[in-house]
Amino acid sequence: MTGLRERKKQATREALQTAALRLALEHGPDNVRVEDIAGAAGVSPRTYNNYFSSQKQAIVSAIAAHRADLLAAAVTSRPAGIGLGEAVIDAVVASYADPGDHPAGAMLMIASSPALRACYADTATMIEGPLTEAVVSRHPGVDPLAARVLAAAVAAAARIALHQWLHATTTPPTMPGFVVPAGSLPDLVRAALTPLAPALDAAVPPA
Amino acid sequence: MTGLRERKKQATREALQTAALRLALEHGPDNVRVEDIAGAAGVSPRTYNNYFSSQKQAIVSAIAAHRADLLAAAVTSRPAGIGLGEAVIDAVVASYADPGDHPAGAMLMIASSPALRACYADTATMIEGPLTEAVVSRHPGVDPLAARVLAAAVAAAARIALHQWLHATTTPPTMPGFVVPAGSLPDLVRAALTPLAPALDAAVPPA
DNA sequence: GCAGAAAGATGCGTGCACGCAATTTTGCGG
DNA sequence: CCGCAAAATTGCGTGCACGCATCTTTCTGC
Repeated sequence: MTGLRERKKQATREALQTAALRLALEHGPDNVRVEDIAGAAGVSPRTYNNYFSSQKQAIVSAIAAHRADLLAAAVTSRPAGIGLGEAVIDAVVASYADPGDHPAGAMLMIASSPALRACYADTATMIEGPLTEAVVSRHPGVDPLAARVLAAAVAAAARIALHQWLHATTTPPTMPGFVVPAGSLPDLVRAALTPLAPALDAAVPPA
Repeated sequence: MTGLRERKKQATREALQTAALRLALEHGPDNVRVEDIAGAAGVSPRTYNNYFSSQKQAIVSAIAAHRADLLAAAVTSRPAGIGLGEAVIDAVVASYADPGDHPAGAMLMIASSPALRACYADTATMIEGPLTEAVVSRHPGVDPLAARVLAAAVAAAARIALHQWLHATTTPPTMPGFVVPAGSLPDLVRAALTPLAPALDAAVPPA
């Protein structure tokens, strides 16, 4: 049974997220104070920081929410036949391929603000814990430390892909056709994760 | 020629580092304000944040300084004959094996304060840039994105090792002999990096 | 239902991070 | 030696993050 308590908490969280995103889009990300977001969500400013530990976090969280959960589920639901590398990479790519139902211009705003870019790139590390559990759940034999390290490596690679992509969308005209190989985020994520495949495949005991 | 300017800047930085470390050891890390550190270093509080972007950073920086440079040099100086995995892992392990000349109790203090722990663990990511350059310098053929990803993966693994080690030194008595395999930091770093070796070795073109 | 416990929300106070503009210091020709 | 431009330092003001004490809401056993 989902108590009133938890439902209300979730409602407040979502109210803060949507309010933060809306206000940031309306007035620009740097012209919104925590006080404004809290007010729009009908809550005290102090309460905001009970939900989010930074001012930008509510904004990016509105976009990146649930990615970690989806990813973990995706990893465990891959057939056990394929290698860990393929399973993990496909799952991560899939999680970033889902566009979500965000207001148009949200990603553009994130890409335009350096502070938001950094904060959004950091959401990639949120997959670390769930991914670790998903890996050990899929392959109970692997060393727990190895699972943690590989999950962290995957998260780091995703972060780099995100960073690169955000940088590319804001800085298109630098030496046309020089260092920008892929424009689509899923493709970029796959490219960033591919170098890690050998390590992922080698981690599972050679059954 | 090293101008007066840069030497003075470096002197101020070191003064802030040593002052921060000394005051933290004397009064406890949470009883030292930026104002105190700046005062002890003979500089205005505002100037502190021109050198360090957080209050804890001067403290951990006093311990972790130059590790990135040493590491990069160590990677490039490995014989080209051995694989990239071995070269990188040995270099990272070596960089963490050097104890440095810090006041006794400094590491213990860092391990004891959660905030300092987190900040110190984050110093592991400082190797990312230099390590990327070191890798492409050693193997000009590798894809730059792959080099960045692998460097980030190594940094993430080192961060986990650091985290684990700091956690172990403060929480010794949890089920004796259960999940704590290695006590020495270099050993732990090596154990954390080993799962990445296949990826590192696979990255260099099979000459 | 109800009393007590548990969890959440709020107000307050402190210290921090940092943009900005004014000021001082340093480096470099002339 | 001097003035000037670049760079560093400083003070100030704003908003943020968060510990703590308090009050309110929700849950649980009876």
